[in-house]
Amino acid sequence: MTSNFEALFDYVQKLSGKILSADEKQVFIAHFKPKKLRKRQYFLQEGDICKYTAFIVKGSARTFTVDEKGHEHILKLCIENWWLNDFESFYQLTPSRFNIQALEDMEILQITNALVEEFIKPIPAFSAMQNVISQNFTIAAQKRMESAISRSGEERFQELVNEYPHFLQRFPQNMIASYLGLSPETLSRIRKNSLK
Amino acid sequence: MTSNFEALFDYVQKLSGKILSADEKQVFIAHFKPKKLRKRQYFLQEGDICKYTAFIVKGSARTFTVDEKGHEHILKLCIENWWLNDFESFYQLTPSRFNIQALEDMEILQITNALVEEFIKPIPAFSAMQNVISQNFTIAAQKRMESAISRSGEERFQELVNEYPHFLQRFPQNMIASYLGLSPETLSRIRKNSLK
DNA sequence: TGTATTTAATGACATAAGTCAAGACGCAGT
DNA sequence: ACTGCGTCTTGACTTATGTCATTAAATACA
Repeated sequence: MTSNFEALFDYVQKLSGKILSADEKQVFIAHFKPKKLRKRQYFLQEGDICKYTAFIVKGSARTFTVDEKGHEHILKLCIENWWLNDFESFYQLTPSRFNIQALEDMEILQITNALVEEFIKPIPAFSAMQNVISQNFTIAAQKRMESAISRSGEERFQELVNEYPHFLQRFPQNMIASYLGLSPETLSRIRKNSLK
Repeated sequence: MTSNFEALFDYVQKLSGKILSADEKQVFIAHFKPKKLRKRQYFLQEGDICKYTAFIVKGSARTFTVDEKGHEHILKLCIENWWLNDFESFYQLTPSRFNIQALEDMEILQITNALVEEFIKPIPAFSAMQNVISQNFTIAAQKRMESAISRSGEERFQELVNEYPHFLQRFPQNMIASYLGLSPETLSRIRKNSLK
C-alpha cells in the first residue's frame, strides 16, 4: 500500500495539538481505505447517502447543486488536507442534496461513519481535531454567508483574491464564478475592470 | 430571583436527550446571571469582545453588520430558546465584527466563557447539547449560504415563508428584508407580486 | 501534429435589484 | 386628540448581473 498516511497523521496532530502513538496510527491504517478518483469522477451523487468521509491526500474536488434550470452552483472547493463529505448526509444518513466531483485526479483515504464512531473517534487526538474543525467551519460558513448577503460580486471576488489566491491558479474561472455565485461572463468582466 | 430557569433546563434536556440532576441544576443557577435588555439595547457592539453567551428566555434580537455605505445587514434573528453570542469572538476572545441588539424587551440568562469552561461544560447534558447545536448550526449555515448564492430574492423569501412563517408575524418587514439580503423596497414589491 | 473539447472574452440585450423621493398609514407617548 | 416617529408602499430612474450568441484561445488527446 503506497498511499501516504503521513499527510493524515500530520494533519490530525497539527489541528489537535496532540501526538499520535504508533498504535493509534495503526488504527488509522487499519480502517481508512486508500482510493483513487479520476478527474470528473463522482465521490457522491445527489440523492445518495454519503457513506464515506475522506481525507484528501492529493487533488481537488467541488461540492455543487443543480437547480431547476439546470445551472450548477458550487458550495465548496476542496484541496489537499481537507475532508470530503456532505456533513449532513454523513452524520444523519439522509439522502444528500449535493454532488461531489473530482476536479483533478485524486488520492483519498476514506472511511464509513460506523467505523469512525467505533474506532477513530475514541482516539483523543481525532475528537479534539473534530472540535477544532467544527468550530473553524462554523466561523467560515458564517463569514461566507455574510459576504454572500452583503457584498457585490466584485467585492466577493476581491475577498477570494485576498484569502485564497492559490484558488485562482488552480481552478478554471467558470468554477470560481460558480463558487462566488456569479455567471462566468460577469466574472470575466469583473476581472477585466479590476485591472484598470 | 424570578427569572425562569425552567426554559433553560427544558432546552438542555431536550437537545441532549439527558436528564439534569438537582445538583446540576444548581450549578446552572449559581453561574448564569438573569438580565433584562430593553428594546433597542445592545448586547454586543462591533469592536468589543463578546464576553457573554446568553440563553434567551423571552424576547428577540438581531445580529448585524454595518458596511462602508452605512447599510445594515442582518445575519441572524434570534428568539426564545436560542443562544445569543458571536461564536467567533466568544470562543477566540477576539473583537467582534458584529452588533447584537434587542428587537423587543428581553429576559436572558448570561454567563462568561471562563465559567462555561470551568463549571458548565463538565455537565454531560450540556456538552452533548453543544455538539447537537454545533451540528445543527453548521447544516443551517450551509443551507442559508446555498440559497444566498443560488436563489433569487423571491425564492429566498418563499423559503423563509415556508420555514419560519412566525418570523413574518414577529419582525418588521425591513428587518426581514435585511435578513434576506434585499432592500425594503424590493421585498415590498416581491410580496405584492406574490399575492397575484 | 491535427482535431475535438473546454474555457475565456466580448457585444447586444433582458431582467433583477438598488436608489431616491414622496406620500400614506399606524402606533406610542404625551 | 395631537404629534412625531417608524414603517410600508409606490413611481421613476439607475446600476448590477444574467442571458444568448459568437469568436478566440487554450488544452487534451489520439
